[in-house]
Amino acid sequence: MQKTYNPNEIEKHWYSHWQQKGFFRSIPDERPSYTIVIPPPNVTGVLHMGHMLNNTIQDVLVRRARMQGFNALWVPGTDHASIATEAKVVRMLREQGILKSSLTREQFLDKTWEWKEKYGGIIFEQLKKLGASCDWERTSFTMDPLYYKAVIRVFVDMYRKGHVYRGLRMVNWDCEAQTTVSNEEVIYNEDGEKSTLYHLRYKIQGTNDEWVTIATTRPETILADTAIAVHPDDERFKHLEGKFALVPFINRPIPIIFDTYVEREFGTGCLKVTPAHDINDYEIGQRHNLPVIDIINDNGTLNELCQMPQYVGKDRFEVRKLIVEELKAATHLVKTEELINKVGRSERTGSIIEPKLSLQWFLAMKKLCEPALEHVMNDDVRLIPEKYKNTYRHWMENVRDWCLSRQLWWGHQIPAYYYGTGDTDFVVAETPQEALELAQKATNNPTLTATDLKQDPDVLDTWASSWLWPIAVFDGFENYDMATQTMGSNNTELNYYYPTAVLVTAPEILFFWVARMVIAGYEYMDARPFKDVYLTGLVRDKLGRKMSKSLGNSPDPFDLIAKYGADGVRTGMLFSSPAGNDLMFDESLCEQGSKFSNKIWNALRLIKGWDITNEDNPNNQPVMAWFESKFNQMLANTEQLYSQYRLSEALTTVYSFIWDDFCSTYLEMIKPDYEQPIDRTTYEKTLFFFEQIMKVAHPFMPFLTEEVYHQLQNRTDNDCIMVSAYPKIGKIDPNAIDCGEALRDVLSKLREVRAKKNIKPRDPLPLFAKVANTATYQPIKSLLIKKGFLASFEYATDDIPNSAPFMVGTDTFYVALGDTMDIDAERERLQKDLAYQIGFKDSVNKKLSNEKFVANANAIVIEKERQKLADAETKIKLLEESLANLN
RNA sequence: GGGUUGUUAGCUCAGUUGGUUCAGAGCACUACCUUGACAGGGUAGGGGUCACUGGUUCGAGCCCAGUACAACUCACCA
Repeated sequence: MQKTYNPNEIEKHWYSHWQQKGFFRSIPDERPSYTIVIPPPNVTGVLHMGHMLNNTIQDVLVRRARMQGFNALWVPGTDHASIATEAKVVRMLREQGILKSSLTREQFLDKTWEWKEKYGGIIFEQLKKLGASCDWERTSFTMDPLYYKAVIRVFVDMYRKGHVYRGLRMVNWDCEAQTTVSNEEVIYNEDGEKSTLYHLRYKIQGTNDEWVTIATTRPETILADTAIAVHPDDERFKHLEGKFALVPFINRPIPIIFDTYVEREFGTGCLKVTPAHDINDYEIGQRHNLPVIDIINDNGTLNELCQMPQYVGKDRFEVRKLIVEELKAATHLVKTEELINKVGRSERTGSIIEPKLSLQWFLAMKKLCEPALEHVMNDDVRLIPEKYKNTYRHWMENVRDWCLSRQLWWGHQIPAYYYGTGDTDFVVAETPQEALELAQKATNNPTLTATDLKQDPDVLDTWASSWLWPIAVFDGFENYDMATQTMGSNNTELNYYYPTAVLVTAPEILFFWVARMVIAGYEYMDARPFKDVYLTGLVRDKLGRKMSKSLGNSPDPFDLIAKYGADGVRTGMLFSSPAGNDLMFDESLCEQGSKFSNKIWNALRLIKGWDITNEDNPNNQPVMAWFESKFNQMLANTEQLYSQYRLSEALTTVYSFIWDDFCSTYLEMIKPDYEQPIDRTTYEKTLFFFEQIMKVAHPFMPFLTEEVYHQLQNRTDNDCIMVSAYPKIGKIDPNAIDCGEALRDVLSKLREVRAKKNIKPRDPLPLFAKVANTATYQPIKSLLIKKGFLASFEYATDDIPNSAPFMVGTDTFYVALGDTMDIDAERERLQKDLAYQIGFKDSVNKKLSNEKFVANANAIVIEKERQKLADAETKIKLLEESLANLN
């Protein structure tokens, strides 16, 4: 065997072995199911550190469940990410000299599918490297034919139920890309941008020289003004009530209105209201029934509604310059001031976002949210960590309607078919055929043909497909009947796997995705989509910065795997991953993980090097009994931690159990002398123990543990650790534990004495024990002699002069030193200890003599304090005796 | 600006419903140790006013209030 563990070959071998044996495959059977659906990474992506963490956690959970006897299924898949993918393909085409606008929709989609086939699978290969035990035969994609149908069906269903409507909304318009962009795609420069605030005066209608002065950064939009707003409590403008102002140049009278939105301190305290071109103004307009005048075209130029022909067709920023000059000349410009404000820019093109009113498809959220809020609040769906319940509630209670339209081609084309130009001249249907029938009925025109219908060119928001994920990956909508609103009962897969066990995802998509899946779950299945939602933290770098491509501070996960092995990286990620908190990733954690692999590997080497004898060695009995109880204790601890999703702590528990208890203590104790054989009983028990701890470690380190499992014994191909039974918690014998701990403690104290007294580790020493119960020490006596390198071990009833004493619990031990004893140093040590014990006793005494403490504290606490007092008194007595003996 | 959550050793974090002298773990650090599974190892150590200020309590790292700083999130001043 190699002296160090080399993961790369071993990992490749076992992954393909597992796959070949079909161990990842799940089909419904009589066992209980344990299902996880992967949060679909977007198809454009390569795995980043966030995915690594997320998928490691899922794999740990699913592997453990599989070993525990669940029919475990982890469904992999990707979403089509309409915005990101389309942007990527557009860029690729541009580099080839092809403009999107020169292609038909079909041609563009062909190119995109081509791209998807080529690059969309990369992420799966990466997941395999990580060890992910996904059922690859179930790989799902949000644009698969059945999935596509499901998304369309749900849209139609929601429309027929009255939840989907078409409405005017202010959207973020990218004039360059000629598309709306979502709020998330609007970026603001952190420090703001330099702007000019123009103070402009408008004449009050019907007066000669009375003016009102507003302040604006967008003077070109005055031509779309429909009101001027002031704060209702602002005394300065009380007199303007009921009056009208005249828009410069075009002299449109606009009312002075009163609205608390206006900040009195800002600018002049007067706000021009332009409902068509500002989201807040739009809302004010709604409140005051103002007309909407839209003077800006989709490409950012002004249209004839501005009523100034010289500006029509010119870009809004050019018009800004021109109109400022004209305003100045016409004495409307009172003054200008510099202003730093936040300007929204498109993430994609960098151009300034134009707020724009547009007809969009919306999903009314209020009603749909009710069950989704309730079932999270009452923990039917449990959020972990719980703190997200607050955030969740806040969002659900203030939810806005969901804009479903995206002005893109890549995605699910909205199944609305227009037969006329009127706002209501459309039908919504699952297929063009059905749409035609409906349109014929609606128009009362049976001669209407398919070519008379024009399908809405927009696609649905990507979340409008991924919110169906836990249902749609099982083809859940195939049998959905819209008329009766029932899912159909003959989908065995859906019935078996839904609801899923847990969703593991990042908190930033709690609303975009998680909340919406909960909504869809209750709407269609009348059941939660998952029992638990484990929200992982963000992966940050050492400096606490979020890892991102643009910062370049994210290591390549596959360089890491090549360097430390997948097991090393998995444990490295989890070492520093407190439940739900951010993770400060440091490569050295992976190094720690790979060292751990190596430690286990070398324990294996040790055991494999032993010869076996049939001669019995009863000395090892207490060590094995101790280990067995400790193992069960550890197992109970990890179970507890798993149930709270404290995976980092579960791993740490396993880590220190293997390193400290198994390697440093157990193996050291039972290890035969150099080139000596080991007795068969101990050997076989040790193999069993090793196997057990490998099983517990398997979810964290699947590859190494599989290799060790096969190295420990000859096994058939099908006998793999990943499908073996997870250990069950057995008996914990406190006496066995005490005995083993006593052994460990005495040996440790002996080493300490040797270190302090400068005695070589293997110089034989005589040890005397003055103990309460010799039965504790009798079984471990020979091991103490052997491992403690003792010349002798004897019980004593009195202090031993010229010795170095130490205590284990309330038992005293004396290392006889003879002449080498340093009496002064010893006295000093004892006195120090005595002072500590007296201090301790005093503090306990103080507590116990405090009437209020005795009156208020509960009985168990008081009893504990009494015990402490008694222990301290015993120790003090012993220390005093020892001191007396020194003199 | 609103809401939420943090602040414990040089670093990353525990501290389970206030009760051991409670101030912990891992990493890093210091000293010593190498024919023996592993120097990617072993043994023994040093290291913290629990952000700050008050309060509640017999008792506070833990509960309450305020302050400072940080992060997340929602809305963003024309």
